[in-house]
Amino acid sequence: MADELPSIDPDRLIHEPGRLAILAILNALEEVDFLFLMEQTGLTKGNLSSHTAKLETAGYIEIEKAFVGKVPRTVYRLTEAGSEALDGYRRHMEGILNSLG
Amino acid sequence: MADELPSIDPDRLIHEPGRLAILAILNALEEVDFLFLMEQTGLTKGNLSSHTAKLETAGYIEIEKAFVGKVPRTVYRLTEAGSEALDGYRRHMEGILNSLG
DNA sequence: CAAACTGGTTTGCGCTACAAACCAGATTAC
DNA sequence: GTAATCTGGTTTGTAGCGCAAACCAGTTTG
Repeated sequence: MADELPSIDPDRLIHEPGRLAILAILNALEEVDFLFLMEQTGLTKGNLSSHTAKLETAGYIEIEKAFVGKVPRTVYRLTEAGSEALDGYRRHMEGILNSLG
Repeated sequence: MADELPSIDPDRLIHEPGRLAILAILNALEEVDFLFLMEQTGLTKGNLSSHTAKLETAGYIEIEKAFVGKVPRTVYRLTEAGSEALDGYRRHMEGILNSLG
C-alpha cells in the first residue's frame, strides 16, 4: 500500500481533544494545578490523571509534586519540547483546515 | 463533575484523521472513486471501507455503487449535511488553534 | 473517633482504528 | 477450459485507548 502523500497524520498524542485542552491551557498559563486543570478541561480526575501521565511520558509537560504545608499539590507545566510539538501540531492542522476553506 | 466550558470537544467522527482526509478530498473534488480515495488518503482498503461506511451512516457522505460495463465502481460524494458538519468542525478547530496563537 | 473532603491513582470495560484475511467476479495466461 | 491474477471491495480479529467508576492516602471537620 503506497503512501503518495507527505502524510496528513497529525501528532495523535496532541490530537486527542482532552490532551489538546490540557496543552492549550498550559500554553496560556505557564503553571497550573490539578483542580484548576480539571475544572477548565471538564475532564474527570481519572482521565486528567492518565492524560497528564501520557503527556509527561512524551516529555511534553512537567509534573511537579510538592507539599504546601501538609497538603499535596501537583503543578503542571509545558516543556520546551511540548511547546514545539504543540506549535507543530497547530501549523499542521491549520494547513489541513485552510485547504477546506 | 462540572462542565464550566462550552465544551472543547469536536465532532469525533470528523476529528479522526483518516476520515478528515476523506472528507477534505470529497470537499474539494465532488465525486471520487474507491481507488482514488485510497491512493490519496494512504488508507488501506479495509480502513477506507469502514471509514466510509461510518461516514455514510452519519449521513455525511453518499456512496453510490454502479457498474461501468462489467466492472463495479463505487463513487463517493459529500452530502449537504456532511458539508455543513465539516464546516462546523473547521470553525471549531480554528477557534481552538487560534487560541494557541 | 467517625465522616467527609482533598488530591489524586488504579482498575475494568466498551469502543474503535488498524491490518490481515477473505471473497466475488472479471480478465489474462496457459 | 481452467488456473492464476487483478479489481474492488467487505468481514474479521486484535491491540490500544479513552472513559468513568472504584479505590486510596492523608487531612480536616463535627
